Amino acid sequence: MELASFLNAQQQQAVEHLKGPLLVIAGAGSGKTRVIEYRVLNLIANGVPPGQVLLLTFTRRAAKEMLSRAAKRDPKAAEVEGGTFHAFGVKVLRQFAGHLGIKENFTVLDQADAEEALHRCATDLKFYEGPNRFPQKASLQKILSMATNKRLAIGQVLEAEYPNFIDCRPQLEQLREVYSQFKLEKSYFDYDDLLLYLRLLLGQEAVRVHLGNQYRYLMVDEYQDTNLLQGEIVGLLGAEHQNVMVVGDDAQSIYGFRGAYHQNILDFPGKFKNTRIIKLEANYRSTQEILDLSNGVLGGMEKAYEKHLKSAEGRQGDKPKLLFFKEPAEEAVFVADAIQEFYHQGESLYEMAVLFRSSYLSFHLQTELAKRRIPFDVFGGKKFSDTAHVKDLLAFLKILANPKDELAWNRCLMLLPGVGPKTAQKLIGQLVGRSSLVEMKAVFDTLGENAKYKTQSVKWIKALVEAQSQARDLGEAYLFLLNAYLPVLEDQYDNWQQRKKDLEMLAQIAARYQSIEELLTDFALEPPEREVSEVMGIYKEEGRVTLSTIHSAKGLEWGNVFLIGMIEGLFPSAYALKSDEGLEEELRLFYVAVTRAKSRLFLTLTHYGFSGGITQFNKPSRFLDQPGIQSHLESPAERTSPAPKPELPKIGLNKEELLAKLAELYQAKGG
DNA sequence: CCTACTCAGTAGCCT
DNA sequence: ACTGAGTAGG
Ligand SMILES: Nc1ncnc2c1ncn2[C@@H]1O[C@H](COP(=O)(O)OP(=O)(O)OP(=O)(O)O)[C@@H](O)[C@H]1O
Repeated sequence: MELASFLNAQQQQAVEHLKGPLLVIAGAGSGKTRVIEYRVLNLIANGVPPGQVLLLTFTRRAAKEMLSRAAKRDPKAAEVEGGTFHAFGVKVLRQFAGHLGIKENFTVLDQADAEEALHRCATDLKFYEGPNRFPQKASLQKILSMATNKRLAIGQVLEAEYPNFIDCRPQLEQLREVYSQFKLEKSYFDYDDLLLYLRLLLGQEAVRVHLGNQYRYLMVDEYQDTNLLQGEIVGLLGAEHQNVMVVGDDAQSIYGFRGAYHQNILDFPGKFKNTRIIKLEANYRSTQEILDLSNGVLGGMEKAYEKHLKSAEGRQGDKPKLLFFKEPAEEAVFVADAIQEFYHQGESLYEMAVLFRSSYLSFHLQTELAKRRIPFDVFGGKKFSDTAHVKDLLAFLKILANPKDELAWNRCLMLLPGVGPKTAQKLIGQLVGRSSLVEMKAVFDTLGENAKYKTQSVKWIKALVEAQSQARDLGEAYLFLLNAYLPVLEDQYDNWQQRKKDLEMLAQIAARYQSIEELLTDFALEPPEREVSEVMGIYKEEGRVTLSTIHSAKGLEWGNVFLIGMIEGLFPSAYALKSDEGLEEELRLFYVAVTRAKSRLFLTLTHYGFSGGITQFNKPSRFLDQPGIQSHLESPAERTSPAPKPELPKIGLNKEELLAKLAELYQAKGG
C-alpha cells in the first residue's frame, strides 16, 4: 500500500505506529478519521488478524462507515470488531452472562425504560408519599447516570447539579441499591450498566487478561467525549499489551451532559507510559474563510488552545454569511430556496446540511422542504422508537422474547381500559409465577366475566401464543401482535391512521431480523432515526438533504452548511448558561458546527420566535457579538434591529356592538 | 379502593 | 405537545 498518496507525513507516522500507546490529537478536519481507517488496514497488512483489532467509536454508524470504507481496500477489515462502548459492553456481557447468573438474552433498557423502572422502585419505596418533594423520574435517571459515568458519589452530583434535592441523598442511595437489585433479578441492563458491568468484569484479573489477549490492538475515536468510566475501561483493556491508540480533539468535547470528561484525552499520556503523541496540523476539509471563523470561535474560549486551523491546500472561498429573518417560516423559505438554487447549480443534496442546537428548531424547515418535495433525513431529537405507539409494540415483542418481562407487561396491561397501576401489578404478580405464555393464558381465561378488560386481554395473550407457536419468522410474529394491538391504538389516538403507518413500517424493519433479541438490542443501542416520507417528484436524482442536531453531526462534513437558530437562549442554550463550563461547552459546540462545512456556510436567526405559546423577541446569540467571530462573518451592512411593531389602529367597540357584529357574521352565507 | 379525566406547567443535546 | 397533580366518579 502506497500510504504517501493518501496521507501526509504526520498521518503516515500515526498509521505506521503499530505497537505501544499512541495519542493523535488534532483539530477538526485534519484527517484523524482517515488515520484510523488506514491504521486498521496497515495492521492487517502487517499480519495482525482482523479479529484482534477493536475499534471503539461514538456511534455504531461511525464504526460501520470507517470499517466499510476500509473494507473496500481490504475485505478483511470488515472482520474488525467495531462499535460503541455500550455495544461492546453488550457483547462481553452476553459472553459472560452464564458466569454471572444472568440471562444471556437480557434486555437493554433505554432511557425511558430506565426512568419507568426507577419510578416503580421509588414508588415501591414510598418515596413519593412523604412530605418532602422527591425528584421526578427523569431527574432520578439523570442523577444516578451522572454519578455512574463521572464516578462520583450521589451527594457530589446533588451538590453540583441538584442542590435543591440535597436532602434526598440517603433515599437516592437506597433507591440505587434497590434499582440495581431489581435489574439484576430481572436481567435488565440500562445504558450505564453496560459500561459499569464491563468495568466490573475487567476488574477481574482473568477477564482482563482474556480480553486483552483477544483484542491485541485497541483504537478509540472521539476520545475527548469519553467519560471517566470509559477511560477506566480503556486503561484496563490496554493494560495487557499497551497497544492503544486514541484519537480526538479536546476542543470538540460536547457531551458533558453525558459525563464526558475532556481531560481524559490530556491525561492519556499519564495513564499509558511512553505514549507517542502526534499532532496533525493541516485541515483538508474547509476553505480558509471558514477556518478563520473557526479560529475566531476557538479564540473566544476561556481555555487557550494552541491549535490554529489552516487549510492544507490553501482553499479559498466565500466568507461565511450571517443572515437575519423576521420569523422562522421566512428563515425556512430562505434555506429551502438556497438548497434548490445550489441543487440546480449541480450540487448534490448529499452535500447540503442544516444544523441546529435543538431539534425543534427544524420543524418549520421540515414543513417547507416537504411542501417543495425536497427529500431529507432528520438526525437527532425524538426518535421513531420514542413514540408511544412504537414503544407499545416493542413491549409486546419484549414479552414474546421474555414472557417474564414485568416492565413490558406493565406497559401493555396499562393500555387496557379499566386497568391502572394496581390491577396491572396484581395481574403481573400472577403472571410471573408461570413459566410460559401458554400457562399465562390461564390468568386471563379465568378472569371474572365482569372485568371489562377481559375480552381484549384474552385476545392479546392468544396473539402472543400464536406469534410464538405459528409464526414462521419474525415478520409474521409481528403481524399477529400488530393486529391484536390495533383496536387499542384506534381507541387511544385521534391520529391512529398515521401511527398505524409507522407500525407497518416497523413490520418491514422487524422482518429483516432473525431474532427478537437482536431487534430489541439494536433498537436500544441504535434506534432508527425518524423516518421521513420518501418524497420523489422533481428530484429524480438520488440524494437527500441532512437535517441534524449539531451533536449528531459530529465527525461528518458537507459542502454547504446552514446553521439556523443563532438565538440567545437557544444557542447558547439557556440551560447551559448557569455555569462557565456550560457556556464553554456551547462554544465548543459552535466550533463543531462551523467546522462541518467544506465550502459554504450560512448562519441564520430570526427576530421573532414562538415559545411557551407566545411570540417573543429574540436576541441574537451572544457568540455573534464576539469581535473575533463577527469579523469573519459577512452580514448586512447594518444589523437590522427588530422592526418596531406598527401602531395599532384605534377602534372602539363595546360589548353590545361586538355581539351585534357577531350576530351579523353568524348569518349563514354558504350554500 | 381504583381509574379516568381535567388542568396547569414546561418544553436540550445522546448511548 | 406531554407530564404530573389533583379531583370526580365508578
Ligand atoms: N492526507 C489527506 N489528503 C487529502 N485529503 C485528506 C487527507 N486526510 C484527510 N483528508 C480529507 O479531509 C476531510 C477531513 O478528514 P477527517 O474526516 O478524517 O477529519 P477529522 O480529523 O476526523 O475531522 P473531525 O475532527 O471534524 O471529525 C475528509 O474529507 C478526508 O477525506
